[in-house]
Parts: sequence; structure tokens; C-alpha cells
Amino acid sequence: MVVETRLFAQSFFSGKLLSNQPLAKLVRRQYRSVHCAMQQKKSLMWFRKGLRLHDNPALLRACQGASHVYPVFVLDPWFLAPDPTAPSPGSKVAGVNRIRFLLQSLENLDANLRQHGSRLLLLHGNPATVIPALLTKWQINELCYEFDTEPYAQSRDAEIKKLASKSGVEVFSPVSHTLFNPVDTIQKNGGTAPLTYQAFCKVIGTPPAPVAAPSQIPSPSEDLNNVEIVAIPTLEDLGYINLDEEFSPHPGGETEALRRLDDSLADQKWVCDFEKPKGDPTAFMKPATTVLSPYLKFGCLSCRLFYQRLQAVYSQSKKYSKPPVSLEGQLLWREFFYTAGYGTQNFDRMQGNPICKQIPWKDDDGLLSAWRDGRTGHPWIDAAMVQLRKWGWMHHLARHAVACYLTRGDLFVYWERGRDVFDRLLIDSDWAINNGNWLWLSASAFFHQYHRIYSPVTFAKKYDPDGRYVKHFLPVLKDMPKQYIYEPWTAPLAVQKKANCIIGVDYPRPIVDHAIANKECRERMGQAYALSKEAGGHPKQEQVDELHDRLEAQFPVVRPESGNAPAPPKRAPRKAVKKGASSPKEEPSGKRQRKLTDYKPAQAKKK
DNA sequence: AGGTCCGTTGCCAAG
DNA sequence: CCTTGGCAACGGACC
Repeated sequence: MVVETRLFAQSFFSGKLLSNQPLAKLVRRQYRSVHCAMQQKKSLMWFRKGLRLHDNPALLRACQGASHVYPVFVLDPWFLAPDPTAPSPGSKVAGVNRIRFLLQSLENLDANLRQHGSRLLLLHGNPATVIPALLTKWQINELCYEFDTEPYAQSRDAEIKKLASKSGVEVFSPVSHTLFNPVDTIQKNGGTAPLTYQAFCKVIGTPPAPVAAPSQIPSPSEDLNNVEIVAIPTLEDLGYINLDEEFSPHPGGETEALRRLDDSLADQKWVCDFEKPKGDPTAFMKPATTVLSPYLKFGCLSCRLFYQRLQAVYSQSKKYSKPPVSLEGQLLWREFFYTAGYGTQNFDRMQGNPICKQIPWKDDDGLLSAWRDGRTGHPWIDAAMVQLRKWGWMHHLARHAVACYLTRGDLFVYWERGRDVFDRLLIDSDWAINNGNWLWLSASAFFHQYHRIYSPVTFAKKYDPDGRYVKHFLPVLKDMPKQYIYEPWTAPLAVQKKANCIIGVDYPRPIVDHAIANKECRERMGQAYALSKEAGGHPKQEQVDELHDRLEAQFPVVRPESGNAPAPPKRAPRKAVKKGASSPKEEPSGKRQRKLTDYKPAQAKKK
């Protein structure tokens, strides 16, 4: 009784609650929560990310004082259903590797729950309708789930929270996917997300320690009130058949995550010497990084545990690398992008994004699909894209190289198109980090030195002069002599014949001449930046469109008539709104310039 | 205001 | 093999 009065008094004097809610409702809610605490609550632990038992504050809370805990995951067909029109196996939004990673993670979560006498309850459907229905069916008192900052999750969770609260269900959604709460960081920084890493590091402080795993997990009731629970499907169950491609060598799950963490941290010298930019992007049998990113993305591994274990290793050593290049620095980059993503309007778009440079990119499906499908004719770029499709993973610097190539380096295609490809195919694709890095690489935000362009020829050669990486992922080039491996179009025809790889037949000619293309890209970037400056940082859409037309006239694109050239481009949608001010068919006045895409490289380079 | 320094990961030639 | 400096030259932070 004393407790009840105190709770009531608290609510009574916190004016905000009282002003919006009828008194009777308030009393009822307070009564119910006290009543339940005495009777032992029933909690629903809703898993989305955070697919783990360790350092899971939502799960811990769900177990505290509960008679029954219902661990639920909702399988959404939107994520899982095969899309036959997609360019590679998978659903509309996720490649088959990421789907597999999720299924493996769920299997492992179920197994780990079973070790505690519980189990994972799997349901089909849209969480927005499934979860509220379960609250009623199972007479749930408390709904627990991990806080998620993505816009899609934010709106979904807000809706469900509203429904839950309306029916008197307590909602507990702690921050445990990130080291820091982006809300706090933004507040500490004066209301906006820090735009430089240094500024970010100045405000964050020290992250909280992980919480303990629950000592016991009360099992769900035997009687599920006719709710249909489904078994964890296999890929075949979902309709993915005849998958004969090379698979991701990185299996999902908390157990594998913790094993990998132990593995990575066991080599103390490696951990203390780690400097991200020095890694070898062509190392694929033994990657140059931890490959813990997919486990962090799905929450099979807690970033707070990773951070704590990392500090333990550092404390054993007199000297160790520091952010931004160290392993700790990598965890902080993750936080940096989560904060920027949470604090920036339209973070995943160019238009309406206040931190994004407005650049007249091309909306060219031909160039995009050549890049996506690994037929640009630049073996390093194509091999990396094949690794992405087959494994769902590539080294950070390989991502840089292909992202630079698609956008400001060579093809000048919209970064959002490349972002979509990564988002679908990477097993670690993460909304904030993926968008943040595409903004970075396209020199749209955070990074602006657009003259620094990765060479599709020399960059990988530094690490892998023999072209082992290229030959593995592009077997068509496996017999190409190494001196031509990054530029096979320069091999004499006799050499091509001997290698069973005729350029233009068995493997494409390059779709652009890098030397010409990157010069043109820099010119385009320069004009876009100049326009931005002129317009006080925020040029109008019409001005950007106008610049687009001007640049298209300055650098007309003429397609080769035959060969492996990509399909002709579709007009950019935004051009449709424009009334025909300039015709794309018109040849520009003056002398005909050498074109970006009608490049015919020399057949032989004598050595 | 304007100058200076710096920024996770460029390229190339020279030493 | 490695490192170093020239190249060309951006925005943002800070004084």
C-alpha cells in the first residue's frame, strides 16, 4: 500500500503524465504494475537485432521476477521471400548470404535458450501486428526489446509502444546495440551530431560496462493459447533452391561470435599493432580484419563486451595503436555513424540531407549494373564485386575502392544506387554505417578531398602483385600472366589466346578509361562544389539539375556500338520534371572531345 | 575576417 | 623492400 501511494504521488506530480491522461487510467496502470510485481510478471522478450544472451539488458529485465518469459522473433516475409527479379539470389532487400546468417543466428539463439530450459518462439508475419496480438493472447505485463535507432525501427517501435502502453503493458527498451546513446551524444554536442571524428571523440566519454547474462530464464508457458509457432526455416523452405554459388564462409550466431572474439583477441600483438589503413584488402583466405562486423550488426556480439575485452588486451601492453586507426577506433567509428545517422534528417538520401553535398550524379542503369555484376572490365573492381555477391563480405578498403569507382572516381553514378547494392548483399550491412560510408566515399559528407581517387589498376597491385585475389574470384582470368592481370586488355592477342581469355569476348573491355574518367569526375566534382559554395552550402534542386545538363553537354556520353558495353542508360527520373530546355541528342558545339566510354585501349604494350 | 592546420586508409617518382 | 616529398588543393575547426 505504501509503495502504491508513492508511485501514485510520483505520477501525480510529474505534470506531463497527468495533463494528458485521465486520472482513472493512471490509477489503474499503477495498480496493475504493483499487482503484477507481487503476482510475478509475464514478459515478452522481442528479439530483432541483439540475437544473444550475453550483455542483453532487455532480456535480463524480462527475466527478473518473471513467472514466464516468452522469447520471440518475428520472421517478416518482406525480408525473407525470394525475389525472382533480383540480380542475385535473395529477397528484394537481402541477399541469400544475409538471410542465411540470420537463420543461423536464430538457430544458435534457440540452442542457447534451450540450454537454459527455454526456447525461441518463432512467428511469421509483420511484427507491427504480430507483437500487439501476442501481448493480449499471452496476457503479457512487460514488453522488452533493445532500442533501435534506424528510422524504420523507430516508427515501427513507436507504434507498438503506443499500443502496448494503451493496454497497460510496461515497455522496457534499453540502449545496448551501441556503446553510447546517440541521444546523449547529440545533446552533449549542443543539439547536433558531431561531423568530425575528433569532435565526436571529445564528447563521448567512457562507455558503460556490459551487464551479466541472466542466471536463469523462466520458460514460456506450455499453453500458448493457440498461437502458431513455426520451426526455423531452411533456405530451401523459404524457396531458395539450386544455390550453387560459393557461400559466405562466415556463419552466424552468438557462439560463433564469441569464438571469433576469443580468436581475434588471442593474438595480443596483432590487436595492439592493428592499424586499419594498413590492412591488405586482397587477403581473403585469412582476412586482414576481425570480421566481427556481421556479428555486431545482428547483435550476436555485444559491442560493449568487445570494447571491454579490447581494453583488457591493451592494459597488458605498454604500447598499442589508438583511434581512429586502432580496433577500438573501429568501434568508435561505428558509434560515430550511428550518431550521425540518428541526428541527421534524410541521412540515407542526397536530397533534403543537410550535410550532403548536392552533386549532379548520373542515373545510369547500364553503368550501375556493369559495376554491380562485376563486368566493368577492371579486374580488381570486378573481383571485389564478385566477392561481395558470393561471400556477402569484402575488406573495408575493397569497399572503398569499388564505392569510389562507382561514384566520384570513374562512373559518377549516384551513391544511393551503390548503397542499395551493398545494403542488399553485405552480411554486415548496417543502415547507419553503410550510408555514412557511402556519403564519405562519394565525398558528399565527412570527407571532401575528392582529388584522392583510388586507381582500379595500381591500388590492389601494391598488395597482390600476382593477382591471386583476382584469379580466385574471376577464374576466367586464372591463366592470364600476372603482368597483365590488372589490365588484361593490354595483353597481346597471342597471350590472351594462350590464357583462354579474349578480352571483349570472354572478359569485358574496360567500360571507361580510368585516366580520362577520373579527370572528368574531378571536373564534375569541382563544379558541383563550386555551385554549393556559391549557394551558401544549399543549392536549389533546379540549380543542381541545371549543372547536370551543363556537364552532360560538356562531357557527352557516346556508347560503343558493340562488345560488352552495358545497356543504354535510362533518363534520370528527375529530368522528367524539367521541361525540354536542352536536348540530350544535341552534339555540343566545338570540336568533338575524346569520350568517356568510347575508349578502345591499345592492344599491346611492348615490354 | 581570414589564415592556418588538419583530416582513419591517393598516386607517383625519387631516394 | 621501405619511407619521403611533390602533386593539387577540398571543407571544417580553431585561433
